[in-house]
Amino acid sequence: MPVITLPDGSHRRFSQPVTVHDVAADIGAGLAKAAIAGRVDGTLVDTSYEIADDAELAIVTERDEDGLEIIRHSTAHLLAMAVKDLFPTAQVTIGPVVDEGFYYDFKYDRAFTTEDLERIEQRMTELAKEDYTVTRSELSREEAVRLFDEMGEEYKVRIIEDIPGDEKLSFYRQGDFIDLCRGPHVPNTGKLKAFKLTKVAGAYWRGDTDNEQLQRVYGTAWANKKDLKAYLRRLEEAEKRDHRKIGKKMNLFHMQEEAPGMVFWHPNGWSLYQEVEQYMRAMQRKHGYQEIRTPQVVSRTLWERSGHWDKFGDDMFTTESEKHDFAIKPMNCPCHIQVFNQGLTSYKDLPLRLAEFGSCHRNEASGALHGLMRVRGFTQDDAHIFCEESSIQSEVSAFIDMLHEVYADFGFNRIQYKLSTRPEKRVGSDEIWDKAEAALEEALNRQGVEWDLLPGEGAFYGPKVEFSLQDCIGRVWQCGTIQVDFSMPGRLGAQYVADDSERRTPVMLHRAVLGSFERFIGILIEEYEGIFPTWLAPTQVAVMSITDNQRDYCADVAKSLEKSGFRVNADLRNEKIGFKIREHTIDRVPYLLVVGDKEVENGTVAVRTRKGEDLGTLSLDDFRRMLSEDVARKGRTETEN
RNA sequence: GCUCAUGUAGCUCAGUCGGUAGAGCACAUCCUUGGUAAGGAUGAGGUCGGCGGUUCAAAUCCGCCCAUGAGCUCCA
Repeated sequence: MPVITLPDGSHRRFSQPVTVHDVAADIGAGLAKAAIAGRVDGTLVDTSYEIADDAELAIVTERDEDGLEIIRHSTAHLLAMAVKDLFPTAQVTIGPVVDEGFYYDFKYDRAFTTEDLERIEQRMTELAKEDYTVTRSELSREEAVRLFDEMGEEYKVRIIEDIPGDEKLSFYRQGDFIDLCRGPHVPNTGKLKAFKLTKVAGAYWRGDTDNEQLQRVYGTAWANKKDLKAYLRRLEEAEKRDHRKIGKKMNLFHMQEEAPGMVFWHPNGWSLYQEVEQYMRAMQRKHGYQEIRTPQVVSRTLWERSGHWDKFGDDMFTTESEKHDFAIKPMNCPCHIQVFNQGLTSYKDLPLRLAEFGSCHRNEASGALHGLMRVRGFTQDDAHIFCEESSIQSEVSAFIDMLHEVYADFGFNRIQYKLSTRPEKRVGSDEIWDKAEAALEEALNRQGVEWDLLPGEGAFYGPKVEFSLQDCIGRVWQCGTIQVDFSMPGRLGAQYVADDSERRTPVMLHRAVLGSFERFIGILIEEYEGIFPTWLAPTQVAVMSITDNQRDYCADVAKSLEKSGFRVNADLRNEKIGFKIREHTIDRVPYLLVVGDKEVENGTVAVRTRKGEDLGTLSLDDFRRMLSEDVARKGRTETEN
């Protein structure tokens, strides 16, 4: 006689065990039809799940987050069913749900082509329309192994063999297709209405490069066609913002095969880069950092002492001179310690904050390279803070303050915080880890921000906080980080004289706000879609003559603005004004000044924005004032244009 | 690094069955001096990513290499 408690607190009494579907039907026919699964006492189950005792039950529909996951999972099964149907010799392996979709890995003797993908998707649509009932069953291990052995599904057998203990194994059948799965699944394939296969790619069995390669088919699935369309639109939006495309169009930078993973910055891109660098330079000075510069090519012996040669060796570019091995630095910290080690440092000099726009090179795997986002040669806004243990918390707090200021200036207000704590393999006593983790935690809490804890994710040398920002289309980019290091200062002999005149090893904090300039600029390009706020725009003002009559006046206006520190382009070409406006609009120049005889006569400029707004005719000084204000605003507010 | 795909003019791309390449934009010259997103004419520009092979003949077919893209792996 189960009593079912629904999420609204109401009770329903039944005289015999009931399924989730029964309860849904008891509530209403519409709900019964919409039911995808149930949540019984917090556990997701199929609609066919039988409830014998009193329980809390929520009916899961496509409107639930969980419902959507189940739809995706079931769509992965539908994909496997279609593949087995079209390619009977393919073997199924695993098919999990991922962000916004799912994939299924198959073993097949050749790669799937895009044409195959279309056929598979077509078949999936047909199979979904057949509206097969999805039924759950349980088998013992032996039965299950025998079943898949007979079917020739070696991978499934291996999966079963790896499932620990003798828990019952559950299976889902739809038509002729049967798959090992924990579930739950939709009650029938007709529930799968909005899906699309997106790509094929190689993947390894169990994600291990030493294992055989499988064919991974990616797809996306949604509750309805409208959501699917919205998702595909979002993909298009992201593609439109692709920094590689915009970088080429706006002539910001290029890369070429003679220097894979390295950037050739063009004047426009370098202007943007410099604006960011000079901004960071001023910001760091304001926050008590001292800027330094250290060598790029450093002897192997230092990398051996720092431990990089062992741990990072494959990723370093090396070179040799007079029988001596050198490496191009992959990070700046060992060099910064060399600076620290010069002379004798007193506790009174701590915290010592050494900053460098450090040019680093790492020999990343060729397949990992991606535009500006993943390069082999890059520059970090790096700094190392040498301090006593007792300053960790205040230094981290001060760092987060600076980071907030910087991100706000770039227009990023949604930030995610992650604290990674001690991993199994680590250096330093538990006592010191306790203190450092507590200091980081306290610093985060004092900021009043919400943060996630990642236990065991810290580096071997210390805990860390990572800062990710969310861009305007919801993507998350990890940029900032602050890491406590108990190891390297000791390894490289850093010492200071404490107040009791004993020599001690300082704690070192590695920290970066932007991460790398290359990547951060890539993020900026995508965030703004190339429509940079005025302070960053490579060209801030275009002064355009209507006829040759205004040449001198235009040149004077441009010169005057340049003198005030703005980036100006005087366009005196023999072209129609409409043509010039079109070009500079496409080039995303924030302000377009049109100058004809009228303006020359009155000493004014006609101001138009790249958004097509007409700001009317202003005196040059009024315009200059407006421009200054816009630049000073940085990315903090939506600019007018 | 692995799998698959891609690589043709500065850019975006077309090029059928193997018969030594084409468009639009950009560029150059000339005409046009035009008031808020493309004025007109003419012209120049490519040993088709590289090397090798098959063939009378290769952008096209085959092999190797390089780079790029997607995914995998990696990201101390």
